Amino acid sequence: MPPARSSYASELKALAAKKEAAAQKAKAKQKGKNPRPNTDEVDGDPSSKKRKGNPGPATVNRKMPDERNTTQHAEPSSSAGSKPKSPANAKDQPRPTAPAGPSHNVYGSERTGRKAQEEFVKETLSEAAASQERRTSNAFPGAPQGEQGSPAEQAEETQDKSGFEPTSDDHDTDMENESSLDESESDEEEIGYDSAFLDRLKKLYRQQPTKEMKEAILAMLDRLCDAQGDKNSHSKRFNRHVRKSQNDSNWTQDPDFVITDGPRRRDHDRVVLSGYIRVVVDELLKIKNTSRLPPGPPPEVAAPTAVAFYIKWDESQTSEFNTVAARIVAKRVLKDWPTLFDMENVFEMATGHIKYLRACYRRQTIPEVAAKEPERHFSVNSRSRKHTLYQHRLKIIKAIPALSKHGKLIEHLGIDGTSSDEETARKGVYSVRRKKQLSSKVQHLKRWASLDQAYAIHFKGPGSKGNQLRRRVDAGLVSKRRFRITGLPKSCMDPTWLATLTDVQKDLLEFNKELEYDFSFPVELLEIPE
DNA sequence: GACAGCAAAATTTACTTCTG
DNA sequence: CAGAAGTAAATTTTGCTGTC
Repeated sequence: MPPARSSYASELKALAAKKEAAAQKAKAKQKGKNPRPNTDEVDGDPSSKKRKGNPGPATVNRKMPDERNTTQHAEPSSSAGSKPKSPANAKDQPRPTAPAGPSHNVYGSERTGRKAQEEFVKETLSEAAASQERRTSNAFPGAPQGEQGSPAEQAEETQDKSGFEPTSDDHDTDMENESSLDESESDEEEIGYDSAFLDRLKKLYRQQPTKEMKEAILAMLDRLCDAQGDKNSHSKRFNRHVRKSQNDSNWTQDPDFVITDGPRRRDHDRVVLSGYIRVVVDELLKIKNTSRLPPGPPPEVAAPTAVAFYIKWDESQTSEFNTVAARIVAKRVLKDWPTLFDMENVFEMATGHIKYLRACYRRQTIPEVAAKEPERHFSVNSRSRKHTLYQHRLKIIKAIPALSKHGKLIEHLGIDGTSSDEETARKGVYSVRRKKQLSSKVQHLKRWASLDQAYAIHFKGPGSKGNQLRRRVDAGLVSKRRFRITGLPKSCMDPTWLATLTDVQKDLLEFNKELEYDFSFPVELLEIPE
């Protein structure tokens, strides 16, 4: 499917039906232009790339608000009208091969069928869950049967040749009506909890199909309501993500722990708002994309105005000049959308965006700043590897009930407790930077004999698609980063390191003294299936 | 201002499925 | 059956926002 065009514009259109112009503009802007250097000139040939006519140079795209989360799963909306449902087979096929008792698939060992079985069980349960929920009229999957689909579609049909326009517009308008918006939103919210709960349900299902299962579903709904309520109540601090639970140095090792951590979506309204701020700034500055920012104001300009709009790149975003600029932007946003936002937020966010643009400008024009880029890339890459590693661990724990008891610890350790790595001389091999503060048992649990291993076996075994896992080796590297995770069980800490701490230092780390951590790990999980 | 985090696009890889 | 085409996952890259 088409990488979405600037749909924040269309989102806004949806929110109030004026402002054609801006939407148009945003659309127009999306077309074509400057591809990334390497992609294109190097090899004329790689037309071979299957990525269907990807319109898009990444550089231009601005991210858009809603959108399906993570990656693919194109199926729901796009397929709606136009093409013969391709998705069908992907989902349906596996069925025949897979009798699939709930547990079977996970331990599954099965070559190709494994994933499919897992899918199947998940779906089955989710269907069960759905049927108990009120969402009878679920517009999403079945979509087509609704009324409006066709007329709009036909109307659009005419410009079909332009490729993706119709479908995604369709999609947008779809979003327009309240109910479907809600729907999709809760869908998104659900994802994280969803799979955790479904996995939990899978387990309960085996033990006691009816009663507890129902309770779990209620809990899930509660949770969603809470999330919803929260969101409405504090309109200001929308989206703070507290990764570490503050005052729980007294946790216990729950054998049925349910993982809830994971990326949190940003507040939808804010995302839309910031999208519009970008539109306005780009328009005022008359720029096409941020990789070619215009110079600052000529000396005689005392302050920016809406017609002669500038940002002083060499001044902080809070300088007088740039404050005026932010104010102009904010006023414009409020003029266009008087009812949706308030000055305080908009101004703050406009300032934030100016701050960001300043950073871009400096990178583009100041050699010393540009020179730091490789270092920055190095660290963001490393960081993102940490994230995927952490995700892997959460995923395997979610997938296998017997590992639930380690969920809390892993979640508690969080991203910061995930050791980073560094590419070695050999390409594709990374050496781990161990955290000296953690007991070797923890390292062991996480890596060599356990979670990562289980992940490799159960998700990346023979027949698995996708890139293979990178190889991580222990070359004796030790992390130098400050250790700031509090509330860990003493039994998880490295004794020799502990011995070096003063009492006050120990106080600061608020160890969980009670818990004698049980590191046991079901060895069956490490047997290579088959 | 530095750095963490989220999100999407692009790239790479290894598989499956379709097609000639 | 080979090879093209499609698909999924891991990773990198880019663009932005948020927090300390």
